[in-house]
Amino acid sequence: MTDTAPLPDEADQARTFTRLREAHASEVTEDYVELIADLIDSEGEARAVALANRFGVTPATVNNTVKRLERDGYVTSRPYRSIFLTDKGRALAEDCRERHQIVTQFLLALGVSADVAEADAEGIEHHVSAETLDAFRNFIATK
Amino acid sequence: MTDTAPLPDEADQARTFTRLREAHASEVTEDYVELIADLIDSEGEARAVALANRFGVTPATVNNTVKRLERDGYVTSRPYRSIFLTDKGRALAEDCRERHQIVTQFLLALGVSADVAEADAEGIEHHVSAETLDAFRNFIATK
DNA sequence: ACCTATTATTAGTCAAGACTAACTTTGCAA
DNA sequence: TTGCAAAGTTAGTCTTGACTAATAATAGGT
Repeated sequence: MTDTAPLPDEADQARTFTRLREAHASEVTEDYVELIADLIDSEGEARAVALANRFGVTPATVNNTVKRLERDGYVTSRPYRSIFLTDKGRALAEDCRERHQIVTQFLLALGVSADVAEADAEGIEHHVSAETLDAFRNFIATK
Repeated sequence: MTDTAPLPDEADQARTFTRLREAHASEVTEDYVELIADLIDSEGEARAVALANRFGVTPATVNNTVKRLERDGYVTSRPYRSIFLTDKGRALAEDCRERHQIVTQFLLALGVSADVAEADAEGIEHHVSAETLDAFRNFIATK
């Protein structure tokens, strides 16, 4: 047995980092569905070349990732055609968009400049728990 | 020429995501030097098994990562011995520790519970720019 | 001193996410 | 209508970060 003493918060910490690794795995997915939704709204469709330009990666990388997204049920696509969100993908995109907006508005409310708020939100949004997001919402509201 | 119109903020966005990917690449490095520093302070030395337990990964993974850290000049190690920070590693650990503390204190000041503040800080700390960190510091101070 | 448990290492595998280079398809303009 | 540039795809490679399984070293207890 190992329930004697030496790993009380060790296990907690391990859980934190495991969660963190899982969060990272879904970051790319979230960034993609979020951008695909934005492109559909603003351009009418999401083309691989636009994703590649926005993310700063090659079309080949976009292709790989879109295949994974398709495998995981977030998007549909046909060769040489544009990319569509499934219901699951659209739902995720909506969640992400909301979180993204709250984080951005929060940083702005805190006095961070617009460019930096946008850039930092992109990184922070994936690591904000429900509780922290509520705290952000609250701060924006009572400000 | 491509300086006519359609990619004004497309390029900005690409830069944001490129920076983000680079940030991610250094996250593991930062987490390791931070924890190694903590272990040296609290236990007197940093053993692979402790890192494995805290991160929730196998010893084999720690070994791989420590080799990379050694290759990149952050730590030194000898087979079957504990791990030491180089000056470069120690300097990075100091920076990370400060950032980590500020983020944690900020979340606490915002009313987030201790556990969640700790967990979220672990994810957020790697994505906070100097400007945002200042805003956090400021908030803590004037609170 | 030696055995055994803990710790560390090595070898081999896998998925994600990136790349280049070569190829194919599409669709628009002349 | 065809021909070429833009867009998309495929194949092959690399690094990181994870794993398991097998092996090796160390160190503590008797």
